[in-house]
Amino acid sequence: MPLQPVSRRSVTDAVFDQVLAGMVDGEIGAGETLPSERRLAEVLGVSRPAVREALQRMAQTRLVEVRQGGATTVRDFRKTAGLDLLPRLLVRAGNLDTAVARSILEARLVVGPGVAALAAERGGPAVAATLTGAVDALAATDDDVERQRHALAFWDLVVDAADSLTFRLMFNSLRAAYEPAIEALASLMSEEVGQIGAYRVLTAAIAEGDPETTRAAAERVLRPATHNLITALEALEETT
Amino acid sequence: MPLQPVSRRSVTDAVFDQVLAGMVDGEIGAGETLPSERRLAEVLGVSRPAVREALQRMAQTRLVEVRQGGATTVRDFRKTAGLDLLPRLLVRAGNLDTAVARSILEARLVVGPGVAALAAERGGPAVAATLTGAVDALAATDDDVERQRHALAFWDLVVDAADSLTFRLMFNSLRAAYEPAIEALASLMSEEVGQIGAYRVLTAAIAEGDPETTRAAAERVLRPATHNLITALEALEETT
DNA sequence: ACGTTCATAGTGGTCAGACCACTTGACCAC
DNA sequence: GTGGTCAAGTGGTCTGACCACTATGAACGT
Repeated sequence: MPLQPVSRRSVTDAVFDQVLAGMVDGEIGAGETLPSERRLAEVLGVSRPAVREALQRMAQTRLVEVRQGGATTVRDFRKTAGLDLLPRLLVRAGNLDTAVARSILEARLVVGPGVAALAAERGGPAVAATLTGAVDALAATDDDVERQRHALAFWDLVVDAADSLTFRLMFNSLRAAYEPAIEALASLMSEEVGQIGAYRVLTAAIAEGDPETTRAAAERVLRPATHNLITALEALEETT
Repeated sequence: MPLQPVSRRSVTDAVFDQVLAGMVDGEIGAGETLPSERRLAEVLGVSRPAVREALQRMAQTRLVEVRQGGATTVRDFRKTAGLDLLPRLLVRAGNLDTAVARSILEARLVVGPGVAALAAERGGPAVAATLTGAVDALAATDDDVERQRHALAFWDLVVDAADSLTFRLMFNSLRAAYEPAIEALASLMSEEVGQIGAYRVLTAAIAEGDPETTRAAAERVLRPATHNLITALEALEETT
């Protein structure tokens, strides 16, 4: 078996996860006030600095609002949290949330063509060359996991070519949610990452510099697997 | 003058901002190692817990990687950071980064129609009613700032109707970057939030449930101001 | 001379206890 | 009512200590 690195969960992480789980599961509804740091430390059996670090991180993610002298209140993470929270919501207690997974696929289908179109507008011949190299690498392997990584590298280059910090950060967030599940998705994504031709068409469209053709080509790359995955997720949902 | 709440910057915040600024300005290139927590605390004249809280937050945002026993290394925020970092990159040292602002507008133009199309697929009559109410509220005021807030509330409802957690979090992140600048953008956004008719057309398209019509209607709402703002930003850039 | 072993110094992780700054709410005087 | 005062509780910060872990290089055996 492939040994995997041991995950050393710090006390702070444990506190963070536990409080977050309470919020996601609805045990700690929005608007409620959290116990004081001292009290939390006492209840959880850890020191106050450990609790503080966890709460600071939650505040950074806009999950809670801390006010000196006052209580720490829980915010509605659906209304305030940012995209960085996505990986934590995709898998809850080890289980994949199918509704969240579906929304990621839908977002990918919207954002992907948009980024590609921008890349077509801005990319030059150098971009076309590196993209071609990425597709070649994709075509050179048979392993589904490896192919997914190469496809990811391909899109990484597309995002670079789009020269948009917003799309870059968006891509990073989505990738952070996607990568942990890359092995589990190997078979489901096999069809998408196997259609080398579609990637070549997309690359050519970007090289040509025509946004609309590019948008259509990107959709042709992404739509089949999107559809398949969503139906697979729905089937998975029914068995649960 | 309108009194505004005093902003109390904590020591931790100051440390966070200072280190982040160093990374963004390139003083601390990616791959380098940060000084130890004790050393940082000494240099910055604060306690170690304060430094720790800041570093923990940076690790959460994937700006640095801390390893027990080893040094804390700086990561390439362009490759690893998520969308939550956007507000911090939009304004640096009080100045608006025009390239980042442009990328936000471009992303909005891609994501907005996509979300609206999803809302059209999923929304029912109830959605149509609330959207109409939001447009009515938008039409009821003349103040540009107020209109922007109502437009934001309108899009908030659209995102709700799309029933997509990914788009919801994406919207939250983009809003977090946009809201602080809402007053500065009042005049530039005036044209967009003033075209009540376009919002009504979009609402009707969503109510009708046709994704393609909706996508086109959403583009008609967003494109004019997007174009204007980008040219305005370019002009601003030249004067600098 | 080379590779291995292993103490050691330095790092992040955690804790306890203390004090300060602030918010809140009750109470009181006007 | 209005405003002032006070005490209790909260988050903010600091100090100093100890533990767990990593990297480093000297000592060792070959």
